[in-house]
Amino acid sequence: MPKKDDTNFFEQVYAIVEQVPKGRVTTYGAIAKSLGSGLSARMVGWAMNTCHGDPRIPAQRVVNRNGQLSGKAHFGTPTRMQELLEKDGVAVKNDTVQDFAKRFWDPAIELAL
DNA sequence: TTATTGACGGGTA
DNA sequence: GTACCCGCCAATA
Repeated sequence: MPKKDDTNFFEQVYAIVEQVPKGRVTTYGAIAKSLGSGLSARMVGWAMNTCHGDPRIPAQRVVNRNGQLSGKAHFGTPTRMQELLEKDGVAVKNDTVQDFAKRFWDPAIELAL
């Protein structure tokens, strides 16, 4: 039998990112922390990097702790990520999410409710 | 096999 | 606010 696996970790990340409500954003660290294993945010970034082929993943809603669109360069165009966020109702300026603290959506809390 | 890189985070100076 | 360092795990060369 083929090893399905697919790094269960990545699926965990995808599951959370898909659950991010529109108009909200989360951070790599928050996702890693919600996985609760002391995973490194880098792995979350790696998971997103492998997300190519899964257009269902709203990666634009995932930013770093700085609220910066760190992964915008991985979209089709360097402005694609900002466009998507603004379309979701998230104000973005200078590749940075405005009111990030208010837009912040913590899976470790929201999913726990 | 080892070394380097990577969509990061947190702490310290 | 800015700069620098360490940690963390996986993939690639």
